[in-house]
Amino acid sequence: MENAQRLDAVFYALSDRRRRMLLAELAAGPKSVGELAAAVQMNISAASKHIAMLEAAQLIYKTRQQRQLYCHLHFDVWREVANYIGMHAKFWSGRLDELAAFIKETGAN
Amino acid sequence: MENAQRLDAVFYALSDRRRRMLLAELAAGPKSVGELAAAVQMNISAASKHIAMLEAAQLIYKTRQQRQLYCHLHFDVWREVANYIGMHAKFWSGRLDELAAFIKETGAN
DNA sequence: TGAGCATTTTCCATATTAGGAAACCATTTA
DNA sequence: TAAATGGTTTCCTAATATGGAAAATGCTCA
Repeated sequence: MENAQRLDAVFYALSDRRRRMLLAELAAGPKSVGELAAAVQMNISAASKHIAMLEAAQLIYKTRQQRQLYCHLHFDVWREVANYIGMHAKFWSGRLDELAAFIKETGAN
Repeated sequence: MENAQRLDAVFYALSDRRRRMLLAELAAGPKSVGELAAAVQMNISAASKHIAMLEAAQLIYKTRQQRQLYCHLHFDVWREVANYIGMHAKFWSGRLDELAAFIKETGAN
């Protein structure tokens, strides 16, 4: 996939609150599709589709454990997003150190 | 607007390549709606709608100069996005400093 | 091999989005 | 005030996204 299209997919995937909730669940550790569906109170079919979208955007990946498919955050893609955000932060006059510090600090808690 | 909805709007706005191109144009400085439309080769009606979407997401704001409406990046919203990204970077095991450095470095070029 | 669980895919109905053209509105200038 | 410029909104059409139910698939175990 071309870079611009990847970014389209990533941002589009992030534009839905429930998909962000799925990611938040995964931030605590891998979960199966069924567990995720239950966690965000979606029927399994809908959840599966949202999860497929996150997977297509390469925000997550799946591994099989017996009958269940476990979803994991695919951290590398955040770099791409951070890159985009960073490029704009470049023009964020005089706030660059502040931004880096902010992210560091947010990550530290 | 509720925070989650703002984030929906921001990410949705960022999910279109041409809208990102509009933002990139604005990164170089304010431009009128007409100038932006020309820069990204869109008809003015379509451009106006995309620009309205960026404005609704508070990624940009407009000021009037005579007959023209100038669009400006609204930098503050990047903080919100950075916050979201940062929250996830938190789980980006062992790569936190790397991320901060990366953003700093990207911004520095 | 058959039964059953976990998930995906298909199908269908509904809803939302995007683009172009034309009408419309606001501001400036003759 | 009329005309022109810069943008926005409306209207219509085509395309796409979403949800639920049911059928289909993949894997595991008896």
